Amino acid sequence: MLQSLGREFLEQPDAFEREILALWERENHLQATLDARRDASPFVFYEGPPTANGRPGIHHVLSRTLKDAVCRFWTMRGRRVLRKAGWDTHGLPVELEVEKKLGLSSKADIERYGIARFNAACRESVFTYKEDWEQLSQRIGFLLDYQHPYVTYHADYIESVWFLLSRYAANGLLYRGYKVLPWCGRCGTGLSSHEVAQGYADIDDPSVHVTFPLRGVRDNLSARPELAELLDGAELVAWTTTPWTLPSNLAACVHPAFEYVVLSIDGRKFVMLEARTGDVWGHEFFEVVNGVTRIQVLGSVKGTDLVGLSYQPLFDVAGLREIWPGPRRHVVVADEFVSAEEGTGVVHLAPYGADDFRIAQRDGISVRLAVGEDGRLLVDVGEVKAGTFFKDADKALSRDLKQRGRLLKQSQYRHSYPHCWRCDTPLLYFPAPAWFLRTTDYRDRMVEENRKIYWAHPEMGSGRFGEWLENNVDWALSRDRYWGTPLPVWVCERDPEHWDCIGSFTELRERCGGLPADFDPHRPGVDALAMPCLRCGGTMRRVAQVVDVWFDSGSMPYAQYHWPFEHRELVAEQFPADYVCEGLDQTRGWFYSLHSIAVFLTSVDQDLWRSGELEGQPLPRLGGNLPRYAPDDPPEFCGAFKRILVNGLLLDEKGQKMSKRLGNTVDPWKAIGAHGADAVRWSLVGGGAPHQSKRYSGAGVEETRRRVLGTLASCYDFLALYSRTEGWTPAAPRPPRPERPKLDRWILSRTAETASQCLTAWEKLDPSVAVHALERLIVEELSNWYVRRSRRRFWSQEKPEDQAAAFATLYEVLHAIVRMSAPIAPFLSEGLWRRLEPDQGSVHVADFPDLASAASGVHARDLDAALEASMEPILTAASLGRAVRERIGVRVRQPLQKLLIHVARVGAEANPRAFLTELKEELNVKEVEWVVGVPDFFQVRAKPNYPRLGQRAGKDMKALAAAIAALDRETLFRLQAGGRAELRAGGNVYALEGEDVLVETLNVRGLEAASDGMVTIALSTELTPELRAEGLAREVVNRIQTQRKESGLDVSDRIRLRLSGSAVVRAAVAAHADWIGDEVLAAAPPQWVEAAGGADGFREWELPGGERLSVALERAAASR
RNA sequence: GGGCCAGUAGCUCAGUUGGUAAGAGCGUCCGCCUGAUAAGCGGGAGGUCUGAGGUUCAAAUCCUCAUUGGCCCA
Repeated sequence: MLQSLGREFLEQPDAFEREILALWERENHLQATLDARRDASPFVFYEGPPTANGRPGIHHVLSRTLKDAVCRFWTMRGRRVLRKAGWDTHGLPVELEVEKKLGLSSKADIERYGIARFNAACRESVFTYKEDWEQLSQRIGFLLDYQHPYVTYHADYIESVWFLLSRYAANGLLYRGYKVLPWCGRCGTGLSSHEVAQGYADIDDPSVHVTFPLRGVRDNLSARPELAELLDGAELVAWTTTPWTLPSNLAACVHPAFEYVVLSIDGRKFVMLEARTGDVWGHEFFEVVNGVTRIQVLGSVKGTDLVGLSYQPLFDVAGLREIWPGPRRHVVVADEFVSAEEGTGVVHLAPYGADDFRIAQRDGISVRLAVGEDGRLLVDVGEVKAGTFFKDADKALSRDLKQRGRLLKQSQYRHSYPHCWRCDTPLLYFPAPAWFLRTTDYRDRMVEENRKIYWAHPEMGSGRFGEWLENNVDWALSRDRYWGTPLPVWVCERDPEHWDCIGSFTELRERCGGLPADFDPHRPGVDALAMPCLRCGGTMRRVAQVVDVWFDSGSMPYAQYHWPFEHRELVAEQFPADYVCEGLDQTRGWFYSLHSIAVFLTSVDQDLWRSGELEGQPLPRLGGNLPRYAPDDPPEFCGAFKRILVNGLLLDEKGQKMSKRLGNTVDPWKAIGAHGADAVRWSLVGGGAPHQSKRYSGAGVEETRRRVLGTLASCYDFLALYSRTEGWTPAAPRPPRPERPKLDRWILSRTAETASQCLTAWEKLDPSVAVHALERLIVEELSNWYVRRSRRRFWSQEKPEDQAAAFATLYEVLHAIVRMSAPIAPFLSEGLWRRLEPDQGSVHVADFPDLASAASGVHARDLDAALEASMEPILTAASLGRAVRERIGVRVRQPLQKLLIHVARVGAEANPRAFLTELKEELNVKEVEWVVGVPDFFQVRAKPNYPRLGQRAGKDMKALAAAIAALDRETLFRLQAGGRAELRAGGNVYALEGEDVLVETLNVRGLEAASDGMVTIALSTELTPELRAEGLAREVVNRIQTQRKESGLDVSDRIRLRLSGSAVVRAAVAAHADWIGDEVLAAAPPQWVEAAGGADGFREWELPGGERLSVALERAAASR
């Protein structure tokens, strides 16, 4: 006997799920799943650490559900899944939050406040929301080990990060350079893009065209005299909106592929893009006067022709600060970043642009600054004095240029310009000293390894991520901040070229001659540590920077276990990940940092692996084998993750991004409280392909709860109810499946088929496909067809074998469905499983149904394609029959004599007559006639089976289709009966068989008919007196049953029954007395009473056709 | 400016390697069932598959362009 689920699940999902949570708590669920898989092969999952400085939202529920569901699936597949939680604790968002809390507004403020106190506040702040995250994760059933999380600020974690950085240094891939970033001259600090976005304001800026006169053209181009002649004395025209950068001019940049024109105007020669000349010179220059224009095209040159020429600088200033050495300056270089859309096609390069800096480094150009980090001029430039703020220098510099004829045109334009969000000062871009990882060194390797990763959405891997890797630039590693992993680089005060990257605390201790007992690697403590320079004996001090937090999180495969200092074997086992899953926005964040560090470590860092040991201990090699999805998949893999699922954004009901600002966020606690976590999980996973952004709708969640979960619960409760009244238990003998009725074999086949689909879908990381297949099985096939058509079998004891088959089948199907549902709806599945299998522990350590494993309850031999194909037309016919009945106004309770069914095409192996009994009962007809061939009363139309014929006929297809449409009945009939026919079309002759031609029924003469594609049915509508009487008898039963129910009788109570009513009713009752008695569980045949009226316990009913019925019933002495 | 994703019924989404009746749920209108019952089921209406070209015997599906929205990067 099975324990009822009761109403609690449907009415109070929150309370129901909390009981399951309490159960898990008691049983130590996470540990139980690990214990159950103690010796199993691992399935490695990496948890991307959330930043615990904001409350989790409903969108976090989506990715956490996908993480959890896949892990639960693999646990059920028999794998051991460690699920270590993690926290991303460093970084700017944390600092900003704390700055706000403490009322600080600049780096100077922070330093006044004290870095020690500030960082202490950051550490505290990180866990403000930790509890919220933990509780929500637990509440949604995200199974994660929060007892032993990795935390990026822990000293062990930082030491691992240091180790990794030291490996980069050991391989020569850590270097010092400059990074151009948005900068506030007043605050003297760089800003993050997030900060920049907060401070845009409209201002007027100058827009100037200036010239760079070429020099030494004849010497440089002596090999090409014509070109030399053309360019001799020419001036390049460049455009800029930042005249203050002109004194720092480094070079002029052209596009290598562009065509430039050489113009002659008023005795001067200029070089620029022809299309943009109108920006510089007004229409008067182009007017034809006396057959000539003022502006004349002398010829054209390609960008590459100009490269290498030098030109006369705009300003002659000395004493600029060189920050990057190089042999060249004031020459023409080429790069594809030059645009033809604006400017002149010649770009003035200065140190204050990222592209500019990149090109200067590439082409060996000396980078010298005229404006310093305070935003002020470092030297006098003409009349402009040193110390002038950069924005105030524009006008004077322009005036100077104009006087010297180097400025062709000047105008103002208004645009949106970034300002410091703290102090409103206009920002500049500034090259700040920074440390880089030379990731470009192994870019190709990253690209290659990425091709081996299984991306659930392949375009994500090849497109978004792949192209990002192709265009990889060196990783700007350092941040000029406070709360982060300190960059473990110590630089010699005597010679900055002497620097060391420290790779462990032990090394640090040795170099510094000791560490404090309670050593914490964070700033400012670590800043105070100095060490002697091993090369010159000078004092080395740590650089002030901290490390990009993405390096922290990308280090987690190693640092979460304090590798290589501890747990080497564990890391060797738990690397790489079989599976990671995060939101789309992580593509260039975590996905990249994981991949980049892993590829470096496992395939670049040969120094480490060659020795085979570290500090005298053997070093387990990292790396992994790939799951084979295709025979030619490469087996060896050097990345950090083998399979990846990327989920899209969660939008609100209107398709807007959820944000605090818009106030359209959905509180996950409210959603879960109202609908339950299972419903939220199911509806999020089922709501479309994971990588697409999707809209969240509370109504949709509620619908899922009712339609899917409610139906599943209801199917179980149906089983439980009758298992109690009929005394059935899972231990009862079960008829062998091949001997069960066809309907049972059908649902078992559908279950097996669905199990196979789900298994494949989960393995391919396609959860929405699994969910949809499961929904169909639960709602359409199990509940709406199998249970509906089988209900009677559960209480009818006429055929014990049949009843036993029904119980066994429903039980077994639910047994499989509950396990298939477990990854998505862990709570309801657990609740049902404990009732189906009270002694088997959690559903989450049960086996996922797998046709290849006999123990999993579904078998490949359950599959019966013929039976499934046979059912399809029956379901269509049932629907058509109901439509016809509704059209002619004859309710289903009224039996009809005959149903004709014609199916134009059934699968070759299908047995179309297999389910005629079900159809008969569903549509309440006395007989069903299966129509074969093309009888006279069917109006039919023939059409080609395109998929079969199209390939054969090709261009003749149209003609062939016409010929087929014109086929006569006899030929059609012959084809349907297995004969052949030859048709001429387009000059060729085609031999057709039955399968090549489809027959559609248009109408059926003389009967009420309906047709849907290949299936046609027709109902006889004539009502004989016998049929009427039977219909009436069914009405009587219906009223008695209703009355039974309303009297509060139990479904199995026997009753004593007295009836009264009109003569027609009496006749009908008399004719069907035994049947009525059986149906309503009467202890004795109904007793007919004349003229009962409303008295004596009688209740009056009205029947169709105005007939009257009165019913009195009471419980008979004994239940059966 | 570059890259990626998406546009199918009023709404949320399916739609397999192109195969010729475009599907489901919700909503709406109508009806049914009742030994799962304050649950359940069915039927009807509703779509120029964003637009324009192209490839093909055949396009929601493949290609190009445009357009709208989203995300990432500059």
